[in-house]
Amino acid sequence: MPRQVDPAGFGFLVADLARLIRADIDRRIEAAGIGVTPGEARVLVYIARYGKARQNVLAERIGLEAMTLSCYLDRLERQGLVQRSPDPSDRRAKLAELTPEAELVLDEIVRIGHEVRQLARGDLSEEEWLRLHAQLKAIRQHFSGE
Amino acid sequence: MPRQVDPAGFGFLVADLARLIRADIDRRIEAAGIGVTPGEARVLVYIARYGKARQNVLAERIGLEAMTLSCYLDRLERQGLVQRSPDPSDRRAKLAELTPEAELVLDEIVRIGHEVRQLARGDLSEEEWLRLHAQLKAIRQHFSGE
DNA sequence: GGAAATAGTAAGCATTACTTACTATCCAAT
DNA sequence: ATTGGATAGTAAGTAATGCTTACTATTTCC
Repeated sequence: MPRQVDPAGFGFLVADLARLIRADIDRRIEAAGIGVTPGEARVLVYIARYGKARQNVLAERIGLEAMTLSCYLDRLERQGLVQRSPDPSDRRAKLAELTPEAELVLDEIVRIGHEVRQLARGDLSEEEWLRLHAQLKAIRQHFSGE
Repeated sequence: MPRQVDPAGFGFLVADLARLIRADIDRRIEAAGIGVTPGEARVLVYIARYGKARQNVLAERIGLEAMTLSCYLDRLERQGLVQRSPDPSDRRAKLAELTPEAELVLDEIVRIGHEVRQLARGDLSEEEWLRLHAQLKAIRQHFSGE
């Protein structure tokens, strides 16, 4: 008894896309032989982009809870890709930064990012691609702005 | 030491979006008092859309592994929303279908889907919205078609 | 000086989804 | 007719992502 339901609803579509892209990234990371998950890669990218910072600031920027980030940093620190140091201006706080070893991994991540972007973009024109990007960012705002 | 890295890469953007939308859907489901997760809702929607079907067919349609679907169906069956019955034409196979109780839940899911769509869409025109949808579907193809 | 806020973490859990290995059954070729 | 390979479903285990709640150590503000 089919029914008036659309399984291609926007939420499902985005969720599907995210799952497929993550699987694809996973495969590429596997192939590249760098031992980080997509989530860890994201943290590395943010640190690389903004530089040494306090964990709470970093968590805010990435959009994660402090605790969630703490776990990621634990793993990245164990892998020798991130270093935590006490913040001299606040003994509660810690600063997170990349280690020199992270550079190689980051190079791979950037490369993979480009590949994925290329695959996603397909034959969209630069203009279409930028508009799509802007629209998705706007939508993200709708859901994160509360 | 900032670096030439874009933390708004397409993959991250989509992943973020998926996470935020799922959290939003979670909140709405919570508020609606129906006890299903977004993943379970997805399964219900697919069954509603295509009707009674074998599990392997259903898994294929949703894009899940047979085992993953099996777990979902276990939970949905326990909640009394789905019913499994032997396929008369193949004793290995089982057919999954919705129970009458699922109708109420499905109504809520459809309503939530509309709300989410509205929130996502914002002030995009019908034309822009349809184009965005089509572009995302095309991109999904790029990643699922392999 | 003391109350309230803040930074980080320990612990535990939920969701989503996978792989590998197994059983039961079906089908096709000998 | 039988047997060997494919197929349908599931048991069991694992992994990634991310959350909440509760705690400790500080800092800051009154």
